[in-house]
Amino acid sequence: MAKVYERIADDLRGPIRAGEMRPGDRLPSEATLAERYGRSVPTIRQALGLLEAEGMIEKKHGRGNFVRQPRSLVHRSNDRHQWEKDRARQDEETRSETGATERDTGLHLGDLSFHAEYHRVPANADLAAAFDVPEGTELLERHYATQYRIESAPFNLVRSYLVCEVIAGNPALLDETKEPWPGGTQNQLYTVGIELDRIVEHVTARPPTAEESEELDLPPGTAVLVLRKTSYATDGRVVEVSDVILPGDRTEMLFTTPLERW
Amino acid sequence: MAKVYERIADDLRGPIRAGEMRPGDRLPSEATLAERYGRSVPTIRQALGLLEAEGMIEKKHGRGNFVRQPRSLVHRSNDRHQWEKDRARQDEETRSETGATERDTGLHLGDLSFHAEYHRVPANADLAAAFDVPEGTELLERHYATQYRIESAPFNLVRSYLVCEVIAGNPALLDETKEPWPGGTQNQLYTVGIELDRIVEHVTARPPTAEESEELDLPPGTAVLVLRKTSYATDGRVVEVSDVILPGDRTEMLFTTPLERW
DNA sequence: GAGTGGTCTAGACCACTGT
DNA sequence: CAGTGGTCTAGACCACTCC
Repeated sequence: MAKVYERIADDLRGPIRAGEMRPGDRLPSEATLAERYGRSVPTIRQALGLLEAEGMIEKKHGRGNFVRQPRSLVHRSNDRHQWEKDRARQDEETRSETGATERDTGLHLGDLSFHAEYHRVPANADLAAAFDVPEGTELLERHYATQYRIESAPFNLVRSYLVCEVIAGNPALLDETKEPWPGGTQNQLYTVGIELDRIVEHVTARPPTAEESEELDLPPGTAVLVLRKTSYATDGRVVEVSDVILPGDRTEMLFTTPLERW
Repeated sequence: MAKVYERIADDLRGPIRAGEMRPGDRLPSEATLAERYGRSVPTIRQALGLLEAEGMIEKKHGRGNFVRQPRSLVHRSNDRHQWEKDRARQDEETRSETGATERDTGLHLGDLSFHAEYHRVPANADLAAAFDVPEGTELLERHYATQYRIESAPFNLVRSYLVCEVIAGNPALLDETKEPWPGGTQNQLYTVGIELDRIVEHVTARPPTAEESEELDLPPGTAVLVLRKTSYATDGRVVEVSDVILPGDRTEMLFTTPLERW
């Protein structure tokens, strides 16, 4: 025999799945449901908790429980890398027009707000392995958050790492007041004579930590995509490592793999 | 003032984050914690529920609450596509040796168990758009689940679609008893004269539905990666669409983007 | 059988939303 | 102010695990 709260959750899922309840519709109040099912309010709340964890409903304090609205999506495609490389050697005016993020989102620089913080940090074991340098090597950590100006929360959190010694040839790269840098990281690397050969992206998913949930303002029942981007120079060195946290409910990633012809 | 259960959750997170409690360690019993914090058991359970949703602890009925063990990872890399293409025209003996999944996991066919079901279904709006065919066009739906023989749950769920008319030239392709087909889908397509030009993979993350959670035996506090793979033939047609559900806590996807040289 | 977590109840009181 | 969900309590009883 199924547990009571699971049976109730199934019962509530039905009309939503079937489209009889549409996004934005309010469910009956918890007290009403308790009476209808002849159960206590906490039991009803347990059932609703399941639906919330599945991202199916949204609880609004003092207002009611609502069928969840799908959120506006942000796309991220891997052809952004070649596109950014093509622009890396162009003049500043061209580079300023628009960056890779603006290209992905279809918006202009003015619609986005951008916050960056630079720190010099010693490489921990993980990053030392990623760069293949000794632990403790001095790295430049750049922490970005990007958001739509009209929205209250950013749609990504980025920690990007560069080896200080590698970029020492251009002191401007160490200066956070120069952000956002037109042309992005590939142009920054170009100024110190580095050309990228390939980019490897490593993707997993997990529930957000309490901090991520707060910073990205994630509703309960949302997963995050965790992306580590590793950039390889033409001489085989790893020259940049970025860790990106993306909200799973509003991010679509697109990876195209071209195949050689027979 | 922070809510009581959040304060308790923070307090419990500390020693785990700091590594003072190691994976597998048991937390004090709920009754003990209730007494220690001077709170009721349900309040303690609410705090523990947060940690469980974050994937930080695992609750074991009748035994206790334990710091979660990281699970064994399954890798999936996009160079599998070129590798599979290279093998698609080789003889059956070579193709039989190992498939793309075995290559990803580093295991042999004998370690894996595989279940496939074939159905003919009419294209719904979503699939019709993906294939660029009229709604209702007859498709072959193939439903796979792959798992380690020694484990109780599969590590992926796949629904793959082909247009029946396109593969009609080789009736064996419609026969589910022929699975697993040595050489995979790219070889199957080769038998009806189709060569792939590129593969586009579309990735999002979300919490599992109740069904997925059951089929993949996901612990609470696990997200799923949702991957749609679209295969384009050299003539530009979409010839296969696959929807793959992967457990976020044990899947690492790797995408390499080669860049053109300056 | 002792100890653990899981389910469920009944109700008090607080906090937020809208009129 | 009425109605809603959010937090917390105190305790009964069940189900599972291990000795």
